[in-house]
Amino acid sequence: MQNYPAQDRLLLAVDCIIFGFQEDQLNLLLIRRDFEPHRGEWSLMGGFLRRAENLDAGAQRVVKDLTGLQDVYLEQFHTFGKVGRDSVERTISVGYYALVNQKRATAQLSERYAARWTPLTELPPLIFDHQEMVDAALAALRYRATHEPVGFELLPEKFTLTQLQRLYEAIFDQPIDAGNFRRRLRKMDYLEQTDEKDFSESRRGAWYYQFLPDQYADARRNGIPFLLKP
Amino acid sequence: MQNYPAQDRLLLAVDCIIFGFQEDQLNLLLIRRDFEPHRGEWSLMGGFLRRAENLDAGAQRVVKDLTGLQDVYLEQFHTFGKVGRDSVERTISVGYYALVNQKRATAQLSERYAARWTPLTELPPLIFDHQEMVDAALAALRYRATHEPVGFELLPEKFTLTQLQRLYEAIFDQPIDAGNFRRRLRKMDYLEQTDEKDFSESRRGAWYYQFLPDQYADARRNGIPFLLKP
DNA sequence: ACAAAAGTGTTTTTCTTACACCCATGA
DNA sequence: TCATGGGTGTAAGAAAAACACTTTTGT
Repeated sequence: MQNYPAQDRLLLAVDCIIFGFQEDQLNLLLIRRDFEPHRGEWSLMGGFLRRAENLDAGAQRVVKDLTGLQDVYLEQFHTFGKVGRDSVERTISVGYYALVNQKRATAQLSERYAARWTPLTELPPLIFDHQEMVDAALAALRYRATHEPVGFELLPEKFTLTQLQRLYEAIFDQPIDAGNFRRRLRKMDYLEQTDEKDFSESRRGAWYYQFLPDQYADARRNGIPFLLKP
Repeated sequence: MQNYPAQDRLLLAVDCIIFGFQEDQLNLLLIRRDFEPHRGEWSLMGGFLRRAENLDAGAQRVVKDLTGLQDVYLEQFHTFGKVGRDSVERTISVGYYALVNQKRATAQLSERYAARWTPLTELPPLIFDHQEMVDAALAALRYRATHEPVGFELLPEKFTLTQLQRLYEAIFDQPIDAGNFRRRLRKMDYLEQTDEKDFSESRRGAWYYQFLPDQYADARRNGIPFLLKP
């Protein structure tokens, strides 16, 4: 360990991979850069960390600036620091992924950034190492989604089990057996069936469910683990 | 996204949680600070990132300065950036954990830092948020150790299956059934029995095994996953 | 009545777990 | 011969996977 150096201070950015879900697809919120270099190209939303700001707070600020949403689900997943990754100046980026309700985010979307939701499967070329960041974020999300019930962050308050299944199929990019999926969910008593049905997808209608965070906290304490393993 | 700010440059440190294994115990390599503040207190080994240095390279340098070892197993696990975490100046720390051969590391240990191996179960109070970093590193190691064969990094080239079992018991802090453990290992054809035995622990002797990285790379490509789930 | 989504049940197979048991050998 | 660590085998049960089947209802 050495003493505190006089120079060697660096730029520290917080970049956010913002996930949404709509029409059975996982989407990313990208922005078009309106400044040089790479003006007009696609990029992740980010910002520089302020002197008196915690990392998590910086990430929340970045998401809020773009979507207007506060206190969204955020997870730090990796820090990127290769020497040449930013062509302008040495920058270290702390990567966060956010899970947001796409509908609500779209409603309040800031017009300053020319942002657009893009299906994960049809991403345009991204600047710097942002594609690498997206890949790492997706891997982290997949891990997290098998161990913690985070998927609900991407859905409305009330959702059908089929919607939930489609979401997990999108996250893992593979089909899931409906019977087995539902049997697993049936055991989770922090998933509560409401008394409403969704008739938009079928004549018969599908029950709306909701996630009960408090119940989940209990289940977690009692060692009953969430596990959805496709 | 904003333009590159003139100020707001920050100190960026790389801190390493260095794990070793000896006498059936997981140990951490700690150093005694020889400068203010907190002179004489225990801390993790760290250093400031240099302008022209990749993050991973910085972590390797930190480990090498202390242990003399090059190219050790290193994994970035989390970045710590709370505003008040360093009492001297705002510092962001990228946390890495290292898995080293404790014997070899001890042999070349630098005398500049007054370093000491300490059992994970008997850690002294650490400066700043270093205890929090240790906790997070251990959690990350546990995850990694169930999904990837990283444990071998903590053992000599050749090891017995009982040694390996003791290591995993130490990592997860719980007993493991020998029969079941060995049956799992038997399936991994990247674990090769040598023609030597260890007679130090028993009269009968235990076969030495070695890990074959190339074979593992193959197995990995073919989708045969490592999985040791205590 | 039939199409189509919603939802349930059942069978097969695979993996865990717990534990009993044999082996080799120096003292 | 017996204590000890090394190592194998197996039966019971739990969980995952595959898939057939029923329900509901607008058209």
